[in-house]
Amino acid sequence: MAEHNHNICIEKSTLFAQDLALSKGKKLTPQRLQVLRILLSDHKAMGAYDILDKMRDLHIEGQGKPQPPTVYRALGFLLGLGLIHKVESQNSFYACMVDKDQDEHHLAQAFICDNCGHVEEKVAHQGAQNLFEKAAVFGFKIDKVIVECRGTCASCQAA
Amino acid sequence: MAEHNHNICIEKSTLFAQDLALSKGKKLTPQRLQVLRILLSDHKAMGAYDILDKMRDLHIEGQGKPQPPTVYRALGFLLGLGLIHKVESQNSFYACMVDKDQDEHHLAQAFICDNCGHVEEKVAHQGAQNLFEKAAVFGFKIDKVIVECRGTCASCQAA
DNA sequence: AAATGATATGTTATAATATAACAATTAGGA
DNA sequence: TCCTAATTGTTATATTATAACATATCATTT
Repeated sequence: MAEHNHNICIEKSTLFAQDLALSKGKKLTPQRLQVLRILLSDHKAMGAYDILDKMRDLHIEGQGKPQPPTVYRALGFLLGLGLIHKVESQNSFYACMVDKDQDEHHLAQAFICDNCGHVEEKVAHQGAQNLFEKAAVFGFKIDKVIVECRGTCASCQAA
Repeated sequence: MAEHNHNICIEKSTLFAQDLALSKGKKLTPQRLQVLRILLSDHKAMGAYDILDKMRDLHIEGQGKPQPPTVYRALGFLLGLGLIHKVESQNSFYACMVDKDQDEHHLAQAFICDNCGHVEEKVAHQGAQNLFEKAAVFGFKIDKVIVECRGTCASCQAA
């Protein structure tokens, strides 16, 4: 990820999220945006309660601290728009990082580093094709595909 | 699944499990076997607490009923031997159903019916190859791959 | 502006999934 | 037999997620 300007990445994703929400008649409210930006702040997968802790750190005095339903609602909203994904094998979440202008309904493949939590997201092309063909053989109708690779990223191997 | 004799399937899997455990110097104790057979009784994914309920139904009077660690220990043991797999996207477990004489360290692809819970397990061939090649491009070392297809099985579509 | 309805948020409680910690027991080898 | 390692029993608790209901916000119509 040498040529990755993360500030640009965050701003671009935020703008995209605003547009996408608007185009579906939904609102990217401050709380939802806050959760998105927490996830965007780093390309790492985070648990719901870690996100909740960050929201509590950032919260404004004089009002009650956010509770679990708050974060799960925001996560649900963002998942619904495809702005974030869940790592099913570790109950964590990360901001989607494929170029959504290109692949709106992509089949995500997540490569999760078990050492540092970094997630690299790629898009399935013929890998997905194989699965759909295989399913068709026994009449299975696929609604959703989950592909997760757990392992060690290049920089953690080097370290 | 027309030509599937399930009694033979269960006996064959049980014998295989005994041999596999022995060959690794482990013991397939009665409790572990019980959990395996509960999962083998049907090609469906079951939650840990559903399995626990079945163990409790079957338990012998005069001794305390099994507790969560009991079932999680047995599941851990069976997962370690590859005799069962976990459906990460729904926290459930199913008995491995590939021919293990052929593919001991297979990469499983699970097709889970969201209507009836039936799991069809297939083995990845070139699909997996693609993932490993893709990972190699950015220096990612894969330890474990999770592929889960959620959808509707043929018989639930017909019904 | 007031009334309405839909969406979003706050709050409390609890459900569902999983493991830590330690005690007791059992199974085999020295 | 004695010793050790593996297994099981038991209690408590951690972690992940949602139900249920009250309240608030916002846009639209009257």
